[in-house]
Amino acid sequence: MSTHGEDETDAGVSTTRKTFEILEALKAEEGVTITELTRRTGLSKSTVYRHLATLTDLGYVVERDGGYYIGFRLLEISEQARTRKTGYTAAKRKVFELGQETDERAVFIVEEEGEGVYVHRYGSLADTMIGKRRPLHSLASGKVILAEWNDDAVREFVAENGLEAITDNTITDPDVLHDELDRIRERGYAVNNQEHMDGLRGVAVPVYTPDDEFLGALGVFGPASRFKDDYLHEELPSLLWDKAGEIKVTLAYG
Amino acid sequence: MSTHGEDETDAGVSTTRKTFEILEALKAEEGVTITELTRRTGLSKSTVYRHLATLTDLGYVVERDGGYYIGFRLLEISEQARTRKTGYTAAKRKVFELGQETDERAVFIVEEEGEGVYVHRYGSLADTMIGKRRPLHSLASGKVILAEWNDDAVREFVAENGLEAITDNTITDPDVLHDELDRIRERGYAVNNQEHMDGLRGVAVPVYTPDDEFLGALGVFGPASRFKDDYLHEELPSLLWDKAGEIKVTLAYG
DNA sequence: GTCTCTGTTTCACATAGCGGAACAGCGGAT
DNA sequence: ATCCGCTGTTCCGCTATGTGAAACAGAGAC
Repeated sequence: MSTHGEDETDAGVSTTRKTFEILEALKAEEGVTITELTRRTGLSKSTVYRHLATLTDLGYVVERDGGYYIGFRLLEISEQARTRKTGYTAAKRKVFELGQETDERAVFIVEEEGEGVYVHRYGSLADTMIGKRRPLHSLASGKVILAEWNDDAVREFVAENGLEAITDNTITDPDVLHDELDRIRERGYAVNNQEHMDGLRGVAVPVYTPDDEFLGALGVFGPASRFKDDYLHEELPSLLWDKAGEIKVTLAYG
Repeated sequence: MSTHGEDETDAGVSTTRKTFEILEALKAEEGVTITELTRRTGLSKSTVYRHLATLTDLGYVVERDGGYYIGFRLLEISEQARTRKTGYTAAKRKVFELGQETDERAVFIVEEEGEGVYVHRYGSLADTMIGKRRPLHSLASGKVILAEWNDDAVREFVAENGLEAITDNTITDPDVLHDELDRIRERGYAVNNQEHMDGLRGVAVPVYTPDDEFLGALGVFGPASRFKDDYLHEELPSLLWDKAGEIKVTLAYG
């Protein structure tokens, strides 16, 4: 708790908090019963009942044969975030092409609230579920994002979030991170050498709009055994640059 | 109100309703200010303020330079619905392949609460935004879904929702619909001849799991000028059957 | 400098959400 | 058949909680 350094009280609407507590519990396990939800949330049975009645009435939750499920109506809302910028939509297609052409896993990542969010992906690693959030310093795409920031912003990021060691290879020293970001700015691509998961390597490049606004990072990753140096530092970066360039072109001319 | 034939009172949690009223208003237009949201929702300024404070605290809404936006954290929840069945994920890839190979717009549609929901799509028609809902009887994919139901279920559907005329070609006669569904069951594919939008034709086929559970409908659509009879009734159905079959195979063997 | 927009906070009030407990409905076990 | 244990549903009294109006603050615009 106190590690966050936040002085935010839990102000606001506590009823709304309960609603989302229930939704998050449903996200964790669907098709579950009311009494099961009371167990997981610690709320009283009548409260859960009343909230679920509201949510199903609004269509955000669906009941089917005694179990409750997240409804597709939430998808409609969240899709707004995903299509906020046309560049995000353009990136979607490029992620797919990348996945198909390389036969590796591909992602498009965007920053929100100091974390990396998977916005598009190709390949079925449960870990890269869309909407999932990861610490920026442990991902190739995340380092690309950090490399876009100035020193002060990076310093602030480190101060707020720290540099947690996800694996033995994760960068935990601010100075090392600083040098790494410099290298990324110079090269134009970032590499991840098992800093997020053992045995996993990746590459990522920044994506810009035609007027050079930064959009997010386009990345490819896979097993270290296959991601040898020439593949990682030659072939993939140039392919990624091509795709990032195509996004820019798409945005410029329909 | 009374047209729904529902006797549902607005029971439940009205505070939660307010929260989602605000979220829906944000979906409609992002980057908007608090006072603007009070205008749109009709709620008091302090209420909107308090709700937004809660939502930003929880991360479902994000504030950036004076404007409020839907946060990606909602995406994480709603993605649960989208990946509920592995078949949905398999369909995602096939939709993309369909779009690339035909150079037409492609969709994967699922039924929820008597409506067709776009779960995956290829192509950038604003009308087919993911999560958007359409009446089943006006879509090729929707008719594929209706064709899976028995006569009683279809009758009930008609009684509850009616058969609204979206265009001049929309099927509005229950008997005509009945015959149409029979034809679809027989042929194994459905055709949409400008029943949802003038100038737009489409084809769709059902998708099943290896143990013949119905998952949803895979469809392709485009301008009537290009969707001539042989293309619509020969080429596309066989391509769609192939893709639907590949989904089944994917589910059966990794 | 004032004026006019914002966002933020305060406050008194009634309402709306709360949890406990009672009721109903179902299925399995005996 | 009967009981028992488990659900979901409803009722109810209480108080916490969300509410709107109004006051306050802060930032531009002019």
